[in-house]
Order: sequence, then C-alpha cells, then structure tokens
Amino acid sequence: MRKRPVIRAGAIPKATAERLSLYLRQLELFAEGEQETVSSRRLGAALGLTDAQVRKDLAYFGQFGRPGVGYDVQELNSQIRKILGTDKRWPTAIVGIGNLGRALVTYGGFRKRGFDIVALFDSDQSKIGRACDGLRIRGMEEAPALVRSLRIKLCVIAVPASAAQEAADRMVQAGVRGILNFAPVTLAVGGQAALQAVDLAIQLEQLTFKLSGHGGER
Amino acid sequence: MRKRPVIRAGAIPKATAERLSLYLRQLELFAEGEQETVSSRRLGAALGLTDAQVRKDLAYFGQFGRPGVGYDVQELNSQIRKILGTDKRWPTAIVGIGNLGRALVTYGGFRKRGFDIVALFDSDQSKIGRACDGLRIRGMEEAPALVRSLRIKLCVIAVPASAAQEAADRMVQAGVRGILNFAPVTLAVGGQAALQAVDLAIQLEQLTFKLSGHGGER
DNA sequence: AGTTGTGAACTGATTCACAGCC
DNA sequence: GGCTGTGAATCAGTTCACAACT
Repeated sequence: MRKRPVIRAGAIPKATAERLSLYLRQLELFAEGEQETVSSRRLGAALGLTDAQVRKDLAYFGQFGRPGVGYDVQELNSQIRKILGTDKRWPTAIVGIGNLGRALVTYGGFRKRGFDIVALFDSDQSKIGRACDGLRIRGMEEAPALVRSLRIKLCVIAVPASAAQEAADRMVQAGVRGILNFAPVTLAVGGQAALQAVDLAIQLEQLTFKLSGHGGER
Repeated sequence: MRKRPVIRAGAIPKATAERLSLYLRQLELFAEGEQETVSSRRLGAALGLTDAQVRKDLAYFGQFGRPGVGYDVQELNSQIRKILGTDKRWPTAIVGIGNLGRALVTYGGFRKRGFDIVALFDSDQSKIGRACDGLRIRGMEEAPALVRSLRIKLCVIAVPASAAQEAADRMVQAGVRGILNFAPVTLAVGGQAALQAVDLAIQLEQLTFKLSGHGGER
C-alpha cells in the first residue's frame, strides 16, 4: 500500500518556502506539457537547482515521491497548493490606483494563481468613484466594511512612499492579514499582518551590483 | 588621521548585497531629514535588522564608521552607491509594453535611483511606432543597433511568459548585460547576462504561506 | 557613555552520499 | 538503471561579546 502524503508542519526554512512557489509554477508548465511524473533532477534543472535541494525541500512536508519513478505532477501540484494555501481563492484589495496599481488590477497572473482582485482603494478624491477594469475605486473610509463583507485577507499597496505607512495602518485596521508592499519604504505593522515587499528599483540595483564586479561571477 | 574607506572586494554574501539597497534607501530618508550621522542601531531599527547585522554588512567593504559617533550619512550614502554601481547612471530598455510595461516606463522610482529608461521594445506590430511617455516603441529587430548606440546595459522583460525566453535571447544577443524579468518563467541565459526575477503572483503566495500556518509566527 | 569592527560561537541552509525502493 | 528520503558533513549567514576608539 502506498504511503499517504500527510503534510507535516514544523520549522520550514524561509528559503524553502520561496522555492515551493517556483516548483508550483514549473509543475504547471509540466502539466500543460502532459507530463505525468517528474524527477527531482528534471524539476531542479528547469529552475537552476540541484536534485538534492528539490528532494530536501519536498521532504519537509511529507513523502510525495516514488523511488525509481519520481513525483506525480498533478498530485505534487495539488499538495504544494495546499501547503502554500492557494488551494482556496484569496479575495485581494489593491490600494493606490496609479500607473502601477492599474497595471496590477489588470494583471492576469493574479487570478490564474488564486488571487481575486475584488476591491480598489485610493485616497485621491478625483479617482474615487471612477472604475478600473470594471471595479469602482473606493475611498479608504470604505475599507473596513468592504474588507469584512468581501472577506478580504490580502492587500497590495501601490501608493507613493510618503503615503504607504498610513495606507498600511488603515488596511490593517480594516482587518487585512497580509500586505504586499510596492512602495519604497519599510513598513511597520507590529505583527498585526504578514508583510512582503517588492522594491522595483532595488531589483535593478541588484543587477548593477552583480555587473559591478562585487557580485561574484556565474 | 582618519582611516580611508577603501572599498575592499571579496566574497560578499548575497544576503548582504540585498540589504545594501535597503541601507541606501533608508539613508536617503535620513539625508532628507537632515541627519548628519546615524548609528548601526538606528539604521537597523528602521529596517528591522540588528545593529550587529548592519555593522557586519558594512564592514565587508571597509571601515566607514567612527566609534562613538556612527556613520556619516552622506558619506555612507555615496560609498554604498559606489559599491552597488549606481554612482553612475544606467540606460535601460523595457521589453513588452503591455499594462505592466507601461506602468514601468512611467515609474518615477527608476530615474530617481539611477536608471534611465531610454528604449522601449515590443513585438506586437500594432504597438510598434506608437509612443509611450514620449518614447517610440520599437520592433525587436532594432534592439542590436539601439543597445549599442545608447549603451544600454540593462533591460526589463515584461512580456507574457510564452514570449519571455525569446525576448531574453534577443536582448542578450543585442548586447544587454543584465535582465530584470517579470515574466513567470525561469529564464536561461547561459551566463551571458546577470538575471534578477520578480514574479508578482509568487509574492502574494508567500503571504498566503505565512498566513496558512507554516510560515512561522513572530 | 556611546559606538564601531571583528573574532568566535552559533544557527540555518545546502550538498554529499548512500540505503532502500521501483 | 533510475530515483527518493535522509543522516552526516559541509558551507553560509547571523548573533554574541568585547577590545578599541571618540
């Protein structure tokens, strides 16, 4: 009898968590290609990782693979979704409907991966009431009611740096549990919410660092 | 006599490189606030890091601080710029002028931090020839000439996943040395260029992971 | 007193290497 | 032959703690 892939919790390395998302993304590609199974070596090669790394990561959560065969693409896909929490859908708000915010509203990749953009907020009076991609832009004062009624757990902050902390405070106050921050400031939320930050300019700086010699080769 | 802050190279932890950008960002805020000096403790506190971490990071590059006083904000600022390579400006191209690409073209944060968007590329015939933020959108076949004449070293890829590898190949062929990739695929460039990847959906997934219990508290 | 720079200790992550399974 | 799961070994990154400096 086949061993059951019971998901065990425990201390998951942060680095492993980031790679789980990569595994999932790649598994979706393999699934489109009608791949039934995949080995740690092939999965790793597609992502620039060693086979041992892939096996170690997956083993944190249970025994998903079959010696001599590899991992079942569909099953591993759904197990990782369960681990990441994306086996269910997440209603998500976007705060700050400027150029970047608008691009995020229409970004198809969110919906495809389990995130539904269901509310838009801005504090600019001239934007409030207008629509973007079929959704009405709301004032921040409507956040508490909407977060509650639409069961919003996540929000994306795409406001200018100077407005980001206040936007975060108000959304946490309104009840969101996780914030993806695109503003170039470090937010303080005092453990009230999970934080994830993306600074677009910093991403380019990491490239110039690599190119300026210090970055180590390869 | 004051010790000279000679930048030493050597093996810089990847993690340190990422934090350098954060230090720089924070130093700019302190500089606006007319701060003359800053201690490792204050700099770290603003970013959620320990003082020891800050000192260790900065010490990889030389001796910038003064015992009993701290670090000179302006000097540390310009030293980190030098280390990151952003003491000079970087002409940058954007490939893929869809919703995200357009938002990136107009994103002010790039210019402010040393990146000049000087060329736009797309492979969609209906977009070629149009303008975006005052720049003409070019076909990919113009990339080699423009990369050379405008001395473009970096590009941002904001095309759909299915087109990303080809876009990367063509830009590397055209001569760029670093790629910031927003497409949700792992690119292969065979060491011809430095790579940095941002997958927007993955950023949200990391939040759901934290919220789904596995992510460790704090 | 306040703060840096840094070896030493520690904690965390990756790679190795191999027994066991298909 | 191919492949997983995992303990052991290695490598990397962080924190500690303190001498030295202002």
